[in-house]
Amino acid sequence: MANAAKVLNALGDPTRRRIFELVASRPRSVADAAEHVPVSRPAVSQHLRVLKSAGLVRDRAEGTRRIYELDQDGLVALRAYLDRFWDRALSRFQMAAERAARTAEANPSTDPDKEHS
Amino acid sequence: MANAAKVLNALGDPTRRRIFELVASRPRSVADAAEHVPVSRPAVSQHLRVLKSAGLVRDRAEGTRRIYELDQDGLVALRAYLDRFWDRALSRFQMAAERAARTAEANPSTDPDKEHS
DNA sequence: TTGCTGCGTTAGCCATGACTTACCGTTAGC
DNA sequence: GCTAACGGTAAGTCATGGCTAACGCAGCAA
Repeated sequence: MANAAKVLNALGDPTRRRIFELVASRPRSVADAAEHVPVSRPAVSQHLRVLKSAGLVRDRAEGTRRIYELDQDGLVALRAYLDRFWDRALSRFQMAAERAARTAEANPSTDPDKEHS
Repeated sequence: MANAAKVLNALGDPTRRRIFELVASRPRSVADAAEHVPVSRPAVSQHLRVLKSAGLVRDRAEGTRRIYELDQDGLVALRAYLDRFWDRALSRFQMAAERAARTAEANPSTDPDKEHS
């Protein structure tokens, strides 16, 4: 059961995000992932536990080692959360564009593409 | 300039996520947002600063108060990051679905359609 | 100008959580 | 059976950062 809050919390940590990207690139064991990250093996194990509970990775036993691989559930949950704001963002963008168009019409020297915070 | 790392870090905090959702629902002043969150007004101001630097909100001065509103840049960056894993996730999902189909064929009592987040 | 109001900033406290070391259970190979 | 390898768990330390209190500053009204 992946929810967006867990996913965002899980990917909020840089080390954990790096581990997720490693596992996403191809299935890996804990030791394998630990080799590519500047933290200890238990730390990687703990991060993978968080990623798993967020629905971002799955694990399967393979002999004495556990292989972690990408799980799509977390990504689906995050995308669903994102879509909640998508329409609003687009409509605001459209309104802003219309405002900018009117402004440009009234004052052609102002280039709306040049505006930045 | 919004990058995915900043966005994920910004939305990783529950309070900050709540504030972002408030601002996304409609433009608000700092005090307005603070009324709907169990933290002080300065805390909200700091959170909004982080959200702004992540490209999730914009602010504009309106007399003595600042109005914060949704900014789509952060959402775009996050979606781009998400899409990096999307194809991989889909292909894995497809492989998993095929595995599940074979499993269901061997053991019909397991209904894959019943899985929900 | 003087007073009031709303925001931002700073300093400092404190809790969350990330990390390491040490230990234990499990599995494969001898 | 014994041993080695791998991974998860527990306990403890420490740093990151979220929060509050106090202060400073700008804009509006009288």
